[in-house]
Amino acid sequence: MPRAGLSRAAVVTLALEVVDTEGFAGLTLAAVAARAGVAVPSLYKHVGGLPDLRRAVALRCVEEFTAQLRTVATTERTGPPDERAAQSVRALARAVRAFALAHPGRYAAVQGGAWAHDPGASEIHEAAGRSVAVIAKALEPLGLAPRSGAGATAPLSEVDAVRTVRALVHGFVMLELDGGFGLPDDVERSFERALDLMIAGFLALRAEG
Amino acid sequence: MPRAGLSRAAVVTLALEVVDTEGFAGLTLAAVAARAGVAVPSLYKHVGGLPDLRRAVALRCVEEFTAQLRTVATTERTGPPDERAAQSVRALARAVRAFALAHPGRYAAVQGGAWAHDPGASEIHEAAGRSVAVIAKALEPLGLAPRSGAGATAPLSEVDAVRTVRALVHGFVMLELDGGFGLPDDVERSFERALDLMIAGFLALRAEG
DNA sequence: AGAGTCGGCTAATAGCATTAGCTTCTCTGC
DNA sequence: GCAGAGAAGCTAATGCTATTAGCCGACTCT
Repeated sequence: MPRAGLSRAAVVTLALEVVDTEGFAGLTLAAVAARAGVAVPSLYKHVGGLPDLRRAVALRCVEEFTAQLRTVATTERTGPPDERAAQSVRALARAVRAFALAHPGRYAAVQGGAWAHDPGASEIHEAAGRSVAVIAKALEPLGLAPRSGAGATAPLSEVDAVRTVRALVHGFVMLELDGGFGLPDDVERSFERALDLMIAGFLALRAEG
Repeated sequence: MPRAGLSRAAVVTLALEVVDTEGFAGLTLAAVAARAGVAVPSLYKHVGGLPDLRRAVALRCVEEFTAQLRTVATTERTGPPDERAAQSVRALARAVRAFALAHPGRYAAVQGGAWAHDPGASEIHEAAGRSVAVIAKALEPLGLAPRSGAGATAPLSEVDAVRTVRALVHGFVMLELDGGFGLPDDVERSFERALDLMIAGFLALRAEG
């Protein structure tokens, strides 16, 4: 009975391969065990079960995702603050979309659906918070109020802006991945126009605030 | 052996109840059978199996969703065209979010993930197309070009605008439902600011195009 | 009333996760 | 160099899911 030489890290790595081919929802212990050349129950020596494995995979994906964003965000920008913010947010948005299109399964793992309401996922929450912080940092040159006061007519705050960026990019990517864009019109170009629109909106709303 | 008096429509209705409590991913024949007071295999007399049931549920949800949008969209607007478009798109966006928050499972069913790449779902595709058409109609007063020519710098087209609206609203709602907004800041208000921003962006991009 | 269809049932199969308990490999300490 | 311990594999068994096959009672129509 030769040993397969598994470990928690190795199992998670194999699980990532499954996620890449079958999607995050298609992650199954049976598929991982098959790749490892091992019987399914053997995996329980390394992970606590399917929920635990899903959490571990999500954590790795969030960290990888954040690392990608950070790489893009640390590029030095020149020019006036508004221009720097526009360049940064555009670069970040492109990085998010590129990640999602390259690794749809991992992108799905990054999204909270699976773990947001999971009490044992505080580590993932913290890691996800770091990725949001990267976006917030990119928007800093716009000089928005960090957060806004009460009232329905309060001006755009940084929290609002970060949420808008995340929503637009995430929504676009999800619709694209889910085949939600029926028309053959160039999706690439639509994405750039959406970013144009968002950036113009930032400047317009800040001006009138 | 008394009869339960089921039918395809009745089964789908029970399935919708399951979707409302367990989510679209939690839809299971076992749960539907339990609600119907019937053994699981009996359901096969009325639906073709779980994939078929999922399609039927999705179709109903898409139609219900579209009906909601239409109700909102047919309200008569007054004022200049830009103002009418702004009011319409804002009302539609609010309707989408309200639907999603009221029936998260049904909203998930509306999204293409489950059926977009399913060959037997052409009926759903057509129904979904009708909901997109409602949004396109609302944006009409803006007077955008129906679609745009080639080239990375082409101006904003109606196709781009519809995609932007869908992406922003869908992304916002998904993040909200998935618990993606960690901060306690008022989500309601952020949504309104995002709509402000989008509408301002439409006007800005059309002006310069 | 009788025939046929329809709508329920039980039984059986197969894929999944999980637990229990056994065996064997490997490494460490003497 | 060997003994023991613990780690890492295994098989077997349970329970949940969907699905198919085949049975049988009940409604309907003539």
